[in-house]
Amino acid sequence: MAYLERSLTRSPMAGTIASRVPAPEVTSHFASFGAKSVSYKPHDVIYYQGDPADRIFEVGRGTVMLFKLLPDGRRQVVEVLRAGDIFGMPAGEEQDCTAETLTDACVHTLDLHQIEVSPDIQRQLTKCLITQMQHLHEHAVLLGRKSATERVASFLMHLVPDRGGSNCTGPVEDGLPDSRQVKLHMTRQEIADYLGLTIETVSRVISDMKRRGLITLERNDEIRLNRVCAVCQLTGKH
Amino acid sequence: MAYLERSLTRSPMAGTIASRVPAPEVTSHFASFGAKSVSYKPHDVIYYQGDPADRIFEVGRGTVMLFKLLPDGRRQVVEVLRAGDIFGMPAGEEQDCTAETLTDACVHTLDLHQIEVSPDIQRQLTKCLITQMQHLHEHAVLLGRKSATERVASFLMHLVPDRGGSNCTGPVEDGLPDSRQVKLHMTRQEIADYLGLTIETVSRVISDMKRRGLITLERNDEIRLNRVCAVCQLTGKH
DNA sequence: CGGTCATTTGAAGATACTCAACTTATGTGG
DNA sequence: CCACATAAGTTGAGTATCTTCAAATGACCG
Repeated sequence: MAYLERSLTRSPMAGTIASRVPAPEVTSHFASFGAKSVSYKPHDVIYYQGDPADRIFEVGRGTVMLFKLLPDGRRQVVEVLRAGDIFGMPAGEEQDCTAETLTDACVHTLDLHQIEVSPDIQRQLTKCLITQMQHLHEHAVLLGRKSATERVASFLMHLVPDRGGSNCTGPVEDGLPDSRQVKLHMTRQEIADYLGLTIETVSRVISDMKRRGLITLERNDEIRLNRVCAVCQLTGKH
Repeated sequence: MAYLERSLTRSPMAGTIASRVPAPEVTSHFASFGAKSVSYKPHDVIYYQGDPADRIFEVGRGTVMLFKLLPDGRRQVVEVLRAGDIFGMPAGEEQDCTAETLTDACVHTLDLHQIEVSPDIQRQLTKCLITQMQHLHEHAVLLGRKSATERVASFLMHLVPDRGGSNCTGPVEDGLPDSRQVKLHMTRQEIADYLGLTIETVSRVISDMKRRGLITLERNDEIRLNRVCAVCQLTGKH
């Protein structure tokens, strides 16, 4: 795993300023509190692990990932965040993760002391944190106890919002088609680093699912789940 | 891994009532807000995954673990909590984990609406959540990217509070002894389920560290790290 | 002291990883 | 628009690490 280059490229915010463009208006928990907005292109770094942590961020539009690096270059993507998710809250003085966009994205930021004084924001913040915490719990099960196939199946099911969870609507009806297209927004390497696997293993599992007719690759990062329920059965949750 | 028995023993709170004893006074974030306190013996269940979630908990004394079960019995311990840590906050209506004590413990509980109305508690809560979130990030790296030896070494180092982190005091001085005893408070099975390994692998890694003179087993759940720094070198963080 | 449970150890096997080659997409400039 | 260059993804062969299954040893408690 040769991520050494990455962990050495550490000039904070380098390359991101150029790509900032005027922020479009988007809905947000923060919007009403006078948050500043910044837009990013795919694979821009929002901040680096170790950067001073003095404000909090909210995803307004797009997808953002948080990851940590070990000194030898091993990487673990710890969260994949979407609109409404909050990140960058510091426990100490420094960021514990690097935040990088996966897609075009718009991010709102609020000053730390603005949060301290507003019970409203506190409440929002608490709610978001608890939800994210439960995702981290779920992800710990995935990383600690699931097989490669179960991990990839779980990943795919996360991209089908109304299926697989406690609020699963189930297949429309027996016999009816139960197909769904999802956009990954991540390279195989990013998926591997998220699922605690290697790029080759992710590729092999996907190929295998393809061979079994469970999925169809429409593009490299667009997959059709031909039978959502069949994929769901592979997640280990059933 | 035969945890099936566990996932089937699901009568909420069963066996815990008998073990409740009058709560001793302990320091707490919650104490001043009129929290109720309950004492538990080791391996009492505080609540089960799926129980209604209508209040929040704080560890007053002792150690508590949160874990999730897969339907086939695989278990993942997602958090190990100590005095001051908060848990049981619901995102939905149900608990996402089972909470079980590892030691004698005292737990404070607050009603959900007491939290809503108090900005003070909100602030405390937010701070705790952020800290725990960072632990979960760290643990995701462990589960996703570390070898068995690195996992066990990391686990041991977590039990030496002033060493291994960013606030590491370093070895006292070269040549001086750098030894430290830690109490695990967990069985090999619990450690394995926390680290995403099997009980046999945990045992083998510990035996190997013993053979290399890095640690000494004083009791089954009390280990002496003969050279703290040497163990720290094995964590993967260096 | 005997019984139970936890832990350790061994041998064999499975899963995922590593390394290497190959194929397919994406993008650039003539 | 095509040829080429680069990056991303796939596939294969061999291997390492961790797991599984089984048996033995050791700790703890009445």
